Amino acid sequence: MRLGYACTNMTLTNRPKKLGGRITTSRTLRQASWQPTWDLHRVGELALANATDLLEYLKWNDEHRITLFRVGSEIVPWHDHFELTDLPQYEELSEALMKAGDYAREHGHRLTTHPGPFHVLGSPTQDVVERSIVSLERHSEVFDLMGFEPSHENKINIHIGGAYGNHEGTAVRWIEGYNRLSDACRARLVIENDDKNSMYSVRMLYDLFHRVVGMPITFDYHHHMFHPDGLDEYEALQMAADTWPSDVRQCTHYSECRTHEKQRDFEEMIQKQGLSLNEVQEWPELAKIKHNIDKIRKQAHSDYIYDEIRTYGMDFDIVVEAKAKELAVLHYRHIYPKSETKVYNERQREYTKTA
DNA sequence: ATAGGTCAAGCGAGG
DNA sequence: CCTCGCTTGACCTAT
Repeated sequence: MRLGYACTNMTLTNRPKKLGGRITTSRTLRQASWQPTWDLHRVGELALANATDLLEYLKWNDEHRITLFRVGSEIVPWHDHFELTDLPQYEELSEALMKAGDYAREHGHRLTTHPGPFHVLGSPTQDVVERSIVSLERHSEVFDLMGFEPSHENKINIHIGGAYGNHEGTAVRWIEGYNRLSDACRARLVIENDDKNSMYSVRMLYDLFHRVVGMPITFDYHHHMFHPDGLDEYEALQMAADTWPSDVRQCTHYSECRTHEKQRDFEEMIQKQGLSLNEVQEWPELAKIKHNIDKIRKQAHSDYIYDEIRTYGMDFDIVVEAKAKELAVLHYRHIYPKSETKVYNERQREYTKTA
């Protein structure tokens, strides 16, 4: 298996000033401080700084043997409100993105992206669909500027995101929107199972989308628990595996419940104080902490991951979605030193050879 | 310098 | 009707 993480590197983002300061690909601005003047120069500055730091991220990743990374959507902030070529720094931005892309190719890194839950191609609100299309095209253009050929290798991963009580009808509408995307964007688009019983399971994605237009499916372990739809984990993983083209590694998402993590931490904490769980009610402060933990949604991600990822002997890519980001990957390697297999090491050598 | 509140986009669950 | 949670910290204002 190959492990990656999403969007933010805690180590670099929080780097103290005396060690060189913050490195981040997520600089942005608040609407109120920008929109009244529509200062594209300011936006371009931020985008250029983000793109420049992306290369620093990739170097850090490479030093830590992490070759799978999700690029955050905000690398070009507000990108759906203008054309990339409108930015005064367009040339410099292109160069910085291409440098990052070149580095990724030379070192065998896979870069992906995951536009947010506001990209809803099946929405009944026409304006939502229009804005979704523009934004998806921007994501695709950024990968173009990095020099990537359109492929699911560099996937643009979205959810269907709303079923409106009618899975089939919404799927038809969604596909109409999908068909309006550019060839390049469609060649990158991948769909992921939702984290709600009322939305789309892996099986539904397969039947209503993959069968019809053939895009691959990202299997998300955590989301699958909320809508198994009659498939156990292995069956769903397999069904998703079938949707990936033979020359592109399957990509999956892995996360664990924040609730469980915090409950374990809490129990450990009170045990250290010599208390038992049923005594907690007698201490108002402890009871309040416990109450807040119980309120955490089951969909929320933990800081770290603790279980060994169940790959069933298969070899594929896994984006770890954990709040501690790259630290969660390093921690996972620490507790399961043999989890990343020989298969992956062989692939690493292939990458090195072709580079 | 830092703490705390706030922030673009859609949807559905839960209180 | 409000808050949370999701791809996310970063921005902004007040101290």
